[in-house]
Amino acid sequence: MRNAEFDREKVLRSAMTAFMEKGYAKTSMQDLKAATGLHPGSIYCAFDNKRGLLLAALEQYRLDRSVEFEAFFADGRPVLSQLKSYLDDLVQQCLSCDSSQACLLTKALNEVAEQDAEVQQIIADNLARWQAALEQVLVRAATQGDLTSGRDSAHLARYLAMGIYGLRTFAHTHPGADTLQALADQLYHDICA
Amino acid sequence: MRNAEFDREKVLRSAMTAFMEKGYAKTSMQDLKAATGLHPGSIYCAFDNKRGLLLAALEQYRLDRSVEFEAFFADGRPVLSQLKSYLDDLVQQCLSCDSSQACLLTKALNEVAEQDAEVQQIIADNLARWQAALEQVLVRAATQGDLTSGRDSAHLARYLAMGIYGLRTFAHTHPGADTLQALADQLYHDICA
DNA sequence: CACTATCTTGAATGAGCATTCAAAAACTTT
DNA sequence: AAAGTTTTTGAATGCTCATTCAAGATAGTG
Repeated sequence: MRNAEFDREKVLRSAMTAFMEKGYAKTSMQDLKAATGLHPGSIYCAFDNKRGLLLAALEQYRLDRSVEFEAFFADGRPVLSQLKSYLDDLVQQCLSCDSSQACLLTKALNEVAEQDAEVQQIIADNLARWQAALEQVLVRAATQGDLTSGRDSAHLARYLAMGIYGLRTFAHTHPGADTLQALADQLYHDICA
Repeated sequence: MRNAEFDREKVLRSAMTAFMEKGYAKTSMQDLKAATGLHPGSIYCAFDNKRGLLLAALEQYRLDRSVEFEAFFADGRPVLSQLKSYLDDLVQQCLSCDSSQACLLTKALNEVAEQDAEVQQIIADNLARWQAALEQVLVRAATQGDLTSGRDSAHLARYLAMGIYGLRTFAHTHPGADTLQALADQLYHDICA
């Protein structure tokens, strides 16, 4: 009897970072060993293989982002202020130029999903959950009277998600802070007006 | 004295397709040999190495897309009708579920740009050219009186580009045709209104 | 028709990869 | 503290990869 020594969450967050920085295909087991501190054998024991580690990392990413999301929308402020803060924070993330600040879901969606139906399904499900959470936020805004009512919240949530995808991609071309902020502001405006 | 036998454009389009289907890292020289019909030695002779082939493919992609773009906006119709057609065609491309219909620029931007500053610069330049072309279209619409004047065309062009990036990413989660069309329609509306 | 310069061919090369495994280490229970 | 069980370790394995190169093929030239 002996328990595993490593901290699963820490290992998965390190793996997440490694995958985001180099992409899945280019991240070698050596890279993962360096990032996580786990020797190959341990990784295989705990996660089956490299793909298993990706799946586990995707799940951890979903959990982490879910917690982060709740933190943004759980305080008592008006919903639209919360949404504004959420978008402003996104802009700051994009500006950090830190490749580990990218979105693992969209990154993996671009790189591996087309080749791996199961990964694609998992990512699509995770993004759908996120969109559903955005929709709840917009529904709450509508009931609070902050949103022009009568508009389809599900559609608006999808449009918001689309805008955020686009903003992240746009940020990869290294625009100025004001440019990026202006795009986020207009997105906010188009959702609310 | 002997001329090269292969058709450079055909070879580059085949390489483009291969890179878009499997991603750059996962496309092996064997894949490229199968896709282009060129033996490894010929590829190295003509393009130096795999990365050189990617650079050449990116340039060919830019040319092809530029021609396509001009075709959409060169007929005599009102500019906004042309823009609508452009977006509708984009939706159809996204719906085809054909991974070779993706955008090589954004795909490569996601996968290799973070690792390769030169590739990143080339892609950023190409995307900037495209945005400039979109801006010209919007300027033309404004002078024709079809657009609410007084808005910053450069900003609108960036917003349009952002929306298109987002639409392409969104499409990877395989939404229904109506969902995607509704998003494109709203993007069009938010640009024009 | 032969010469020559260039292209094409595809097997060889060495590096790097994901994965395995048997030995060593370490924690828990007795 | 000793036994037993599981984890950790890191070298070994076999494979695939990008790249090279020398031999053979081919087209233009005189």
